[in-house]
Amino acid sequence: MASVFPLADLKASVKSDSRPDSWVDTIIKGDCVSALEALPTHSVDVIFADPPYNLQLGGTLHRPDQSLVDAVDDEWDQFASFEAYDAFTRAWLLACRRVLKPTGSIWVIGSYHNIFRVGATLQDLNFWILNDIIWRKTNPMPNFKGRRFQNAHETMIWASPNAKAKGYTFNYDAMKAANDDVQMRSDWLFPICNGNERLKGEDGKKVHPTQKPEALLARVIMASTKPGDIVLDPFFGSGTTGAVAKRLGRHFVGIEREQDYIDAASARIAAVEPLGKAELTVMTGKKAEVRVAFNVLVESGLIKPGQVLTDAKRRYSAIVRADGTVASGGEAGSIHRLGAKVQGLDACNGWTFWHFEDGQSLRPIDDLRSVIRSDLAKVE
Amino acid sequence: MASVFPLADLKASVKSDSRPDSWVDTIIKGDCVSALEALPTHSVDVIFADPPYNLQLGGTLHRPDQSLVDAVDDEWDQFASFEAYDAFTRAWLLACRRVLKPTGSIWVIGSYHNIFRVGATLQDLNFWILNDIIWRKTNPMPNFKGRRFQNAHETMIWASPNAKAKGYTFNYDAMKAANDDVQMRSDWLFPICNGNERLKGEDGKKVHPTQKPEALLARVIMASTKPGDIVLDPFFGSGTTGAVAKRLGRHFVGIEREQDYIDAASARIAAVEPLGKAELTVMTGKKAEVRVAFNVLVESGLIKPGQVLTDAKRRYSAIVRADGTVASGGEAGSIHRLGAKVQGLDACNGWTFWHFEDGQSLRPIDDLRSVIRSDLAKVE
DNA sequence: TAGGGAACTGAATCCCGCG
DNA sequence: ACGCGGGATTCAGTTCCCT
Repeated sequence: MASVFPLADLKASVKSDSRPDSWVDTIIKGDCVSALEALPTHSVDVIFADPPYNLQLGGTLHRPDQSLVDAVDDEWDQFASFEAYDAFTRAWLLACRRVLKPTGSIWVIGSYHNIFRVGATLQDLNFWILNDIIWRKTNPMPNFKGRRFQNAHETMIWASPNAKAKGYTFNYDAMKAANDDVQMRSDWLFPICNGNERLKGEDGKKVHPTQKPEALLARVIMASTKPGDIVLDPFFGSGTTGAVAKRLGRHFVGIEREQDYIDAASARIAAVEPLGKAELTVMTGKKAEVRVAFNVLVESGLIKPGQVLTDAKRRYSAIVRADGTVASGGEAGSIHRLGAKVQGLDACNGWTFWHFEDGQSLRPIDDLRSVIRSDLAKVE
Repeated sequence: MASVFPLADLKASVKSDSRPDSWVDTIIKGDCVSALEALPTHSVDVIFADPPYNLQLGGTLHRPDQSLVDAVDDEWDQFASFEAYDAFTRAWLLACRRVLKPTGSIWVIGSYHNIFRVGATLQDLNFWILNDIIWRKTNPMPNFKGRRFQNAHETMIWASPNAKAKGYTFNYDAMKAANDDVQMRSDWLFPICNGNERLKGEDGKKVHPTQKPEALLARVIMASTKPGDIVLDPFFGSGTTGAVAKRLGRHFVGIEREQDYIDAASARIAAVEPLGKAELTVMTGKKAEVRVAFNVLVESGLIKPGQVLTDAKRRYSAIVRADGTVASGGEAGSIHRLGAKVQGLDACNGWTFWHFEDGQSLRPIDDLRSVIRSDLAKVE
């Protein structure tokens, strides 16, 4: 399992047909497009691709504590222009489609830096988009300079090889069963890959800068493959696709240029123990913590801008503003900060401190949060 | 408010300059690109666009089952359709950028059918993507055939007009305060527009097929505009952008071709009551506060020349000089430069780094800046 | 050993006014 | 337009060190 296959040997093997499927459960060392071109036509069931994102980072970035953010500045993520990136994308997508069975499907993951170009290229090449899937990160890196929204998700595109392809695998019932018996949605919640799962070298540093979480791959593979299927990853990296495929009783093929990544992935996959048949029932992702911010109440109309809130004994009052903050006297801030400030305290739970008029009685705004939460219980 | 402006009249008005800004708070009746071309250059602060996504692709998007069409023709047909859609997208985006102030920003909403093409075109035209924002729907339509994941989100792209544009508005502190004092993320949760909010004709049928929820527009406008700003919507439809802009104390401009939509939007907007100034005050952070230089503290006697400052752990110390600089060892400079230098860092916020003795405890000199600021507030 | 606190980290397109 | 310099800016963890 997970032997390395030099590209030259692969070519000879496939050509001579002496060792059919000798490339299955191996990592092919070589350039992505060249390796794909050496594989047989219509030979894999699903492709998962995590191509370079073309991040186009400027200078360095420091956290507020002045520590340096370890950016993805690897050589393999450098492209001269969008045109160059598009040409690269076209080439590997076309090579992928030849290798993909007509009944197969392809997943590509990216961020706003590249995913729009990937999606448009998929459409230009007559791939048929089935879904775009949002990976919501439970613990994304913050925006340190406060100039944008926290970039808290990545996007996956799931597509069949052409507009008429109908035979792709989608384990609808398994997905539904895993999701408390309601349809699996297009937004998925998972933590980023860290802790024990994150591969580290002897120096203690991460082996690969963009290792994906196994839970994400597990859902992809459980949703769109059958046991025994072959999953190809043309940008194998640290081998998450291979490790999860093996664990879930699927075959894999990896393509990777860099020996360091191949070594790490081989060892990783060798250590994987496949699950038994009984255990191959679908596993669920992490359930969301139901977090409701105060401005959701304002945006949803349960609380109106201009409305007056008071504490339970009407000693303090505040006016609600349209941006979801509250103001009292000259002071303003979140419900928590202002609650603390008017009382002269360091901290305050605004949800239980502030009340609203409901007929003749006062009720804590936390009651309204409960209303929202029960609406959201189905979603999160 | 919300009067209708025929395109011919608009052209005459803008040209003659007889009624400056006569187009503000109106709905311009006409084709999107023609109307945009009639508006003055650099005249609006933010654009929110909800373009059609099936305009040129209706056949292929709505009839995926047609399997009798010749494959080659089918491929060509789709390529041609995407090209037409791309040309349309280029045209209105270019027209939008001319109208947009260099300090403005643009939002475009779409689904996987069109958003990849919109995103790639934005990048091709040198717009600079700030975030992609996911609108997660609490109540999306189910997938009826069980062949895909439930399509439970739409995607918005937020971009500045070019890569170097820096002056766009982002009310970071308001968003954070409204979100229980943590950064607002790129995934937003809102219900789809229905119930009372959904505009319905006399026949009880919905006026517009894709009416967006006001809560979504409210967050867009609160995040990226200031009170009094002009928000342009080139695909005005049922006028959600106009209604929310008016309610939030912003101006709007709508462009719409169909009289039925214009009528519905006009009536809708006329019924909107704008919020008062207090409710519209936006939470701001330190960046918006009056600048106080360190030597003001020295001049006012709160800090005395010769006084010793240290960091919080008394690892470094510096002596205050009469000119408002500080010195340590052979080095001297501003509180920031010296703070950076003694720590061997590139940058340092001297206000929070340096502390002074206050009885037995150490307090940051930023506390003294607050004293100055509150004194100044009384004078203003 | 258990617990508390400091340090470290993650696919990042991350400042702005003034001269 | 460009350079300078003041000074603003982080969330959810995991790991390591010290008591």
